[in-house]
Amino acid sequence: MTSQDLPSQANGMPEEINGLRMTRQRQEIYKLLMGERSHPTANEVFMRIKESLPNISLATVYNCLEALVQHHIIRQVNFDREPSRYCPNLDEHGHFHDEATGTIHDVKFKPGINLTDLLDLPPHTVIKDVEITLRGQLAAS
Amino acid sequence: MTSQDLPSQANGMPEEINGLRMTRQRQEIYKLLMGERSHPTANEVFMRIKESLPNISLATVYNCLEALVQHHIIRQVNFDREPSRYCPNLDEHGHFHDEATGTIHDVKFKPGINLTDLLDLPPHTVIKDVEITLRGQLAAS
DNA sequence: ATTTAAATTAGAATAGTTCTTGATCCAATC
DNA sequence: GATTGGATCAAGAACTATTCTAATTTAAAT
Repeated sequence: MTSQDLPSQANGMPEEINGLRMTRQRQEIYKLLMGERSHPTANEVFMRIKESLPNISLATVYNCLEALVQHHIIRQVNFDREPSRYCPNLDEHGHFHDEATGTIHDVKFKPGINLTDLLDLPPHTVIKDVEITLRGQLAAS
Repeated sequence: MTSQDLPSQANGMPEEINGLRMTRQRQEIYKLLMGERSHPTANEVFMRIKESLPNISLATVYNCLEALVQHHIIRQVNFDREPSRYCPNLDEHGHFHDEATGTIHDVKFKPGINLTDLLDLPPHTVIKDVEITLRGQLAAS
């Protein structure tokens, strides 16, 4: 028996997540995002994923990321007009972009805070998605 | 005396706002934004501004919008990867995108709410800008 | 094994925005 | 009033992130 003959999911990864078939490419991209939580762009994912999948194409990276986003397995994060970034943290949270270093930090709400309670929304509003982004600097202490 | 001879600022518009010289193009774009608060895109501004400035170019619309944003006269609003929109409301507020109609509504905080107090920010963080966007629908009452 | 649908690839196409270059305008000086 | 210099503007080319297209490959189901 060669590695070719192994059942495709002998690695412990489930066949599907949220109804999305976890192909090799989707698995590897998801694993990469879970591993290093640096909020990479599609292109950064593309460059890093080549180590495990040398023949992958950028289009596939985009396809996989979109599929993962649409099945609520990861989140897409946008800062102004910069390239989209991808985040495996599904808890409700915002993103702080440190302009000094370019790094992005997840920002949680303090316990018990529900954003939509604090907003003066029009009546009968059904909110499907919220995005909170902050820009600034981590000052020297 | 023809209209050509009028001092350029005979219309009551100040010469400068926040250190930005208010040229004819910048004035007209700013007035347009103040007039109809529909959060237009650069291209929408371009199409509408032609009524008052038939020879303006799209590049100038972009230049003017960028200048106004950088001098904190208007705000740039981004929804995911859609074209940027522009908003003359400088008060701290978020934006609700009604997916049913495509319209965008300003959303204020309830009185006394300060967002950054509610977030678990890293220490020594200086926030320069916050963006809150909500996607959803205005349900039929 | 064959069939069928889904996924992948490579490259072309697209869209919003930015850049480049030359012309124009405006304010300050001569 | 003419001149100069820097800012602004116009037109179109260029750029970049992303999406689309068409052909190939893969995997699942028969």
